[in-house]
Amino acid sequence: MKIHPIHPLNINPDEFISIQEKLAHKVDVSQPLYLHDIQTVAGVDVAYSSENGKELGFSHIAVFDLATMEVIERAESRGHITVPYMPGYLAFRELPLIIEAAKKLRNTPDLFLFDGNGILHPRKMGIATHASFFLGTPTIGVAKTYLKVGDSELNEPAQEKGSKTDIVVNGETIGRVLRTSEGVKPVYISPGNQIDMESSTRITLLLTGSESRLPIPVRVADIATRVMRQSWRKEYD
DNA sequence: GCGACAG
DNA sequence: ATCTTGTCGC
Repeated sequence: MKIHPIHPLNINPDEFISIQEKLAHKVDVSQPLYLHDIQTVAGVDVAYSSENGKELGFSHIAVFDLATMEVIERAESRGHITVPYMPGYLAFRELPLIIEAAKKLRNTPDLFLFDGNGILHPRKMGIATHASFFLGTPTIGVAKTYLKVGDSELNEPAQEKGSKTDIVVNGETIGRVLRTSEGVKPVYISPGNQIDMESSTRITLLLTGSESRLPIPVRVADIATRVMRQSWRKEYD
């Protein structure tokens, strides 16, 4: 697929905040995304391995045909991770590998789901949001744990599948605590870009099966990423 | 200085 | 995220 190089992928930490602030005002989470406009959905994830003080990253993108929910394409990339993990700046750490993998895709997915946040972020620039500018497609962020934004208070949704509570900051709903399966820990979702909160919620639920609290595309990418690491260690030792 | 803290 | 065995529960 075609990538939009809006800025270099290797940036000095000094510029992290200014880049996020610059892109933040271009974010659009006001438009609905309808199912009949979606043919393919991609799940993205990254796994790590520490080797002699260095960190190696493995990224995987799994593309699904929404109608059949079969994987129609996969793309991967592996490389050294240079940026340390800093809450609020995950994109600068993982995007280099993710974009490298995305470039290899023959298909251009209609939607990407990320392991991490969308606009549920101090500057509304979580990894899902940031990635959409490079991908040029709608994105959704699905996080397994909560990143506190502002003075938002968290309310636990009911136990039934589909139950949800809004995460409101300054009168604006920037995310939702969503129970994707009965009785399991909820996930924290938020639109990344080019899609609204309602569509993000509906699509996340549609893509979540009973085998995991995470939407299938993200879960499949997560598993694939561990397989990559496993086979790498096997031929390296 | 003291907590908070996506992956 | 990653390091890790058994074990409580449906």
